[in-house]
Amino acid sequence: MAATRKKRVTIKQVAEEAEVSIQTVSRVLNDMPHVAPATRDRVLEVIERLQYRPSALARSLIQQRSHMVGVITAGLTYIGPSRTLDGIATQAETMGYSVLLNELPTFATNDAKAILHGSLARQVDGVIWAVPEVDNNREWVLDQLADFHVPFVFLTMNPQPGLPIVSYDNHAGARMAVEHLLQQGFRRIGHVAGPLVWWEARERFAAWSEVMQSAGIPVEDRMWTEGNWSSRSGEAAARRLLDQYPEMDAVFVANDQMALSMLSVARSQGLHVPRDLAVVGFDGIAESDYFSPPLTTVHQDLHQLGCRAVQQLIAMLEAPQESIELEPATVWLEPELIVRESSIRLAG
Amino acid sequence: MAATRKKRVTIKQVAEEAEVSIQTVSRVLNDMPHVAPATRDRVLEVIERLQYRPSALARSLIQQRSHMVGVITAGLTYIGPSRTLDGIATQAETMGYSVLLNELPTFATNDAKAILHGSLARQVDGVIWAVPEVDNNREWVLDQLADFHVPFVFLTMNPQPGLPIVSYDNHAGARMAVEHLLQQGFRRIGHVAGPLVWWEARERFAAWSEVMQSAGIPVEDRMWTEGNWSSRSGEAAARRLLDQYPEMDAVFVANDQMALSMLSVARSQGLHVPRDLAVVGFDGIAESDYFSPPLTTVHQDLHQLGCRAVQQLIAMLEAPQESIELEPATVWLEPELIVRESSIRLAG
DNA sequence: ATTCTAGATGTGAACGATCCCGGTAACGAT
DNA sequence: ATCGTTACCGGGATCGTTCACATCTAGAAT
Repeated sequence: MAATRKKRVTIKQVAEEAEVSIQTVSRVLNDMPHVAPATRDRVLEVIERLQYRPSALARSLIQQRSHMVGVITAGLTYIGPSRTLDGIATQAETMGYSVLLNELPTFATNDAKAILHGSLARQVDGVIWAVPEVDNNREWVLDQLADFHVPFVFLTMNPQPGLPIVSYDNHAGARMAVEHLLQQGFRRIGHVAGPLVWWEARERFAAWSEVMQSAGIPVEDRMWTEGNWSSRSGEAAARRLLDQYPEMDAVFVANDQMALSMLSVARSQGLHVPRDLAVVGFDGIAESDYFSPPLTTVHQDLHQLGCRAVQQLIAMLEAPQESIELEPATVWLEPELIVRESSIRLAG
Repeated sequence: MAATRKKRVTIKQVAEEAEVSIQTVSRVLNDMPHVAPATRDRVLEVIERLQYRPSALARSLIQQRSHMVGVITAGLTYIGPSRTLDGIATQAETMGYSVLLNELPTFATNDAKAILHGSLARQVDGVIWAVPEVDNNREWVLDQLADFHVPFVFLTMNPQPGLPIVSYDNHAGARMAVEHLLQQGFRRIGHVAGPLVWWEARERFAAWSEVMQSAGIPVEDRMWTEGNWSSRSGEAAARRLLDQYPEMDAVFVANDQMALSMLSVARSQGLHVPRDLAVVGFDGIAESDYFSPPLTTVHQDLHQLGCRAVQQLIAMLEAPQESIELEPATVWLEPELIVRESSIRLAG
């Protein structure tokens, strides 16, 4: 049987049934003092009997506080954004907030005005901007930030004084990866970058380049190429790179999906990983431990990232009005290098 | 600079500024007739100047219609649920609805009463129950369904007359997989099942078993084992199965993550895929084309699943009151077999 | 000149709750 | 007997919007 649309039970009905005023019912609901125990019990009994649930909508309207956070995300088909969202949803739940979800059609959408205003119209108490920084998709938000009268937290972007940002240190992560390869004795280290319109891709690329140069190894264009994060693009990138840089003995790939393709292409060309070619990925997806061979990768706990974003936002929400201007904290998380078989230099 | 918390511009301020009544502003907002062109222009000008945005909250309260759908999901760290959510969010967006997201702490949560009521308190117009059927996690919802006064749509569960369900036909998908292996000439086909408390795992298992039997091959216990969907569990399952059923020449694995481990374990034991062991997975994750060898799999478009769920729900919402009882449609999607190298019988 | 009509606009109630304030009863202190 | 205090309870305004209905004006019809 399809759900029937009965009318909602209101506080008024409860009041009438319990023969008290609306105000008294409200006091019972909110555990306020000045209600006689007998009255309280009677009201509670009626609430239970009528299966009354207060309307969060009406409450939000009068209190000017919705206990909802707006989350703007993009690309939930990818594992990264959804792991982040998982963290956000979980943490919001435990802190007593609901999540109003909005997904941008593409990562690089540079005018999400309508979507954002839709969220704000619903009176969200704050917004988490969980869209990775791509192209100039962040500029217009920052431009208009002053017009929005709720706190914002940004995820995964370049630190910027005065903005509350929660992000992994991609540069440090990539540095760890490349230094690990150097330490293993590899010198001819190539790089498969992510799309360089992404901030994260640029950070990883820059770190590779800088570490190489400071190790005294000049970087040439043929030593790297660009993919778009997907395994498909990774395949093409792998072929290209192996072709243009044949003496390469190790490669730092900007994410695990493309690293998977690197493994597969290397094998198909008769190269043994890690003997002939060491491979390091980035992200630490769950499957990477089961690639052949198991993939060394730079792990970032995106669930944690989401949690921290929510904590940060709610801290801002619940801070007293004056202290809100006090330097918004930037949370900078450190990724972790997970060394597996794919990058171990074999003896001899 | 952190966002300042200015007061919201209300319709009243617009009315005063434009020297008309609140009602007239409302008429302009909703494109209703009986407003003189000159007045309309004046009001629009003020709206623009004051950057006024109507409060969806107040609107929802009076109209008893929030244009929000509640989505209950679980396990967003997994790619399946998040692909589904991606479809839901996208489709809801294009149909003019917002998504209120709630994630259950675990798949098998069998009392999400608080979470569900939290969603209902916010006056969602309908609910999409996007939690896979595990254990008896659905019973209590169905029990209390009559008490909820909004339409529901269920995802991924056993068809049940009278309930609006949108689901892939897991049984048919698994049948295609096993029949494909038989067709290739394999007869000693093993199975790595998902956790059998999951409906989807049971369907896939049942189909394997039935197809085998109707091909005249008796099914023994040693011919299958159970994993928990993860690559990690898949590794153990693969070892177990290869051990207890050594003459196995093909295996149908209940998802791609575990199939990945099967490939990796087979290789480590010196087995060549597909010559010594053919492997078929399930789900069609993007990476499966880049496993070594590329994995034959049963693809289900979970994005599409989410889209259909939203369409179904909104159709129910916007249907005239009488026709709502008219047999809720069950949408039954067919998965697709994608044949790749891992299951091709080699000549000789 | 009067009535009718239709378009343009305004008024008050409603949605479901909370908040501010004021009123009553009971009690001890003076 | 009067006063002041405190616990208990209710009335009315309010949040921002829409809805049903009333009012007013101008021009056409009688």
